Order: sequence, then structure tokens, then C-alpha cells
Amino acid sequence: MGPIQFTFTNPDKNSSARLGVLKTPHGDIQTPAFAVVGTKATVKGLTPQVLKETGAQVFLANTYHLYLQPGHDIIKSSGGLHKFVKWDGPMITDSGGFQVFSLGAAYGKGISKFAKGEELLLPESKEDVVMQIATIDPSGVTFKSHIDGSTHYFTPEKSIEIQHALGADIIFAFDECTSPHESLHYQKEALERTHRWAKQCLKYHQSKEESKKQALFAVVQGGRDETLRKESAEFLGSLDFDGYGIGGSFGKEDIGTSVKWVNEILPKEKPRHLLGIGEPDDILSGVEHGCDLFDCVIPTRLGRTGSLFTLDGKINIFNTVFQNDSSPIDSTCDCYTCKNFCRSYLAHLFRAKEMLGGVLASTHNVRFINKLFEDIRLHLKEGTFGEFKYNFIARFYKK
RNA sequence: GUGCCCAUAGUUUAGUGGUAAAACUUCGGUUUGUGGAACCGAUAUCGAGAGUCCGAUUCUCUCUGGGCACC
Repeated sequence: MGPIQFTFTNPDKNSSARLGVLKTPHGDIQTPAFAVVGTKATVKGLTPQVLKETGAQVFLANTYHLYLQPGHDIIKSSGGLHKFVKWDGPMITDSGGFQVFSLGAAYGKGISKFAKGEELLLPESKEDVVMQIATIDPSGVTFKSHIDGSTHYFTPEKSIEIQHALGADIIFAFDECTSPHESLHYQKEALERTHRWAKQCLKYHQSKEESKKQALFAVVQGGRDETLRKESAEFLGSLDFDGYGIGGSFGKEDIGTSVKWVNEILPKEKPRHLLGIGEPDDILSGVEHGCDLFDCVIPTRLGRTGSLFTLDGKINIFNTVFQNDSSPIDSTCDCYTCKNFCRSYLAHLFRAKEMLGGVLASTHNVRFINKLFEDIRLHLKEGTFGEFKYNFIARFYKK
């Protein structure tokens, strides 16, 4: 018996959506579920108490960031991540693999996890390569700390060792998230590396006591190529991981293709985490194609910078029209912010650069996303998921 | 009353005989396993009028408004 148990049903006749429960050493996760992102051991602006009230079930922190600051040894000697951040529910740590991308190929270029249209085809120039602060070799990745410029080397074993010290319930194998600008040849090379690293992570993990309390997920890669995606799902799916992450940089339409291909192959009985997603439409699409877990910076990043979710789409609280709007952000929302404050107040706080603005906005956005997942689970149970998805998207993205 | 100085974006300032630049503000937008509360756009009849000149925001004069000094 591994550290986690996953059970699920396929209540929706028209899709591969799954409704389940993931049992972890720190409690159950009702899936599909959203993991709030707290990269540096804090969900920016929210206390764990507020976080609980938003309906958050899982907390995702980042290995690379915590290794640099404050250091995994400090967190370990404080009693581990759960105790350190005062979150007694399930926790996940990302392996640092994504930073290979965000500090490497994507560094300083404004490339996000999502590429848009023709950007996918743009070749990289030599100058771009100079910019990056992460470089890859066959056995690991050299990072230059963005904090003090010091040099650090990550190997698969190093990533797992750090994640063992942090002590999250679910940890990830060290992978390489490639830029969508890379050639197929490079994607193939990177995938072989990710697979080799995954095996090393698994071997190292299974040799340690921590494997009894921490579940290890591998990350499926392969870019936008069907053959590589399927190959990755086959290969990693045949190994004894506790679950799977689906990683990579996407085009908007890839959820319905890449994710679908992968989920048709991955072992059904294991949970699947669609990494770094997302926007409501992408989440709904991910659920439809059989993903159980999601995580994304969007609710907090958007909240902190003044974009707020409503059922009628996102609003930018800086817009003039909200300066004199005494209604709540979303009149149907039951969050602390919506129950107590109006748009006009939020607009004032943001303009005055008061920190409470970001706090209240993040509280709302995180609640909004968690409520979306509550609705998803409810409609899956009632067999009305397809209808719900259609109506939600029609209203949220109208115009 | 006399003399001197100043007038450029909402604000504070650059700058030039060939129709203008920056910062902040304002008005929009972007943000998908969080380096970056960041980034990208937009916004000016260069105080008013007359003159010199192919051409004046720039040089000259008058006016208006403001500042300083002296009486």
C-alpha cells in the first residue's frame, strides 16, 4: 500500500471526466481539485486560515525556491513544510523542473507556459541563449540564483533529496519543461533526458524511508508532438509511480489533443495532475479529458495585480468605471471580500497601492476557482457536467 | 512704478530654426508547475497675438500670467 490511495468513478457519459477521492497522509482531496500555488511557502497574501475558508484543499510549493530561500534544511529542522507554513492539509512540491524552462529558455523573453499562434514557430536567436540563467547538461541543470547570483546544480537525486526534506505528501520527479520554440529533434532529446531522470528519481525515492509517506509523481512531456507525447505516457506509465503530472508548454488547443492522447495511455487507477493550468476554460477542458488535479498561479497573480474573476468574465479593477461601483466583485460569490466590500473600495485600495487590495482580490479569486471546482464536482455527480461546462464558458467568455 | 527671469503632456522637467523627450499621473491591455505588485500601448494646437524666415515651440516685439530684485 503506497502513501496515497485514489478511487474514482466516471459519472459523465459524454466525457472522460473523473470524480474521485485522493487519500493522503494529511487528509483527503475531493477531485477534480485545484492546488493553490504557494511557491515560496506562502500563498501570496493569504493566511492559511483564510485559505481554508476559500475551500482550498491542497497547497503546492516549489522545491527550487525553497532550496534557495530559506533552505530545505531550515524547513526540515522546523518540522517540515506542513508545520512551517501551518497548513495541516495535503501538500505538493514541484521538483524545480519547471524552473529549467522559466529560468532557461523562457527567461527574459516574455514567453509564458502558453505560446500564442505564430510564436510557436519563431526560431531563437543566439542572443536569447545568453540571457538564460539555467543551463542543462545530460546529468542535471546548473542554476544561477536569481537572489544572489550564486551557482547551484540540480540532479534528479538532489531534487528528490530536497523534496524529502520538505516533506510534502506528493512530490514530483525532476523533469525538463521544453520551450515550444525548440525543434522536434531537441524535444526528443529532452524527452529522453526527462525519462532517464524520472527513473533515477524513482530509484532514489524507493531506496528511502520517505517513500512510505510521500507519493512520487512523474511528469509526462513531449511538447506538442503526438508521437512523443504518447511515447512519454507509455514509458512513464509503465513505471511504478504513484501518479502523473502532465507538463509542458502549450498552445491553447493542446489541452484537447496532447492531454487527451496522454490520458488515454496513462494507467487509469492513478491520479493525473495537469501542471500549471489554469484559466477556467482550460480547467474545464482538462477535467473533460480526465485530469484530476490542477494548479496555477493565476488566481493569486491576477488578484494581486487587479484582475478579478466574475461569472461574466475577468474585470480590471483599475478601470475608471469601478471607481464608483458600490456592488460586490461578483454578487453570487460567498467569499469574505464579496460579502463585505464593494468594487469602489477595491478600486480605491489598488489605486492607493494599499496592500489590502491584493489580499482581498486574491482571497476572492482563490475562492472563485475553488468554487468552480466545487461546481464541477457537483455537476459530475449529477450527470450535468457537459451542460455546466457549456453554460459557464458561454457566460464567462461572452463578447 | 522700474529692471531682470520664467511660461513645453494632468504634474515636475528635457530639448531643438525643419511640428517634440523622460518620470510620475491618467486611460486601456497582457499575465497559465510565480525571478520580477511586472510588462506593453495611448494621451501635447510647445501661454496668446503679431513680425522675421522657404519654414518659428525655438529668434524679435506686444499682451497675459507667475517669480525675483530695487524704489
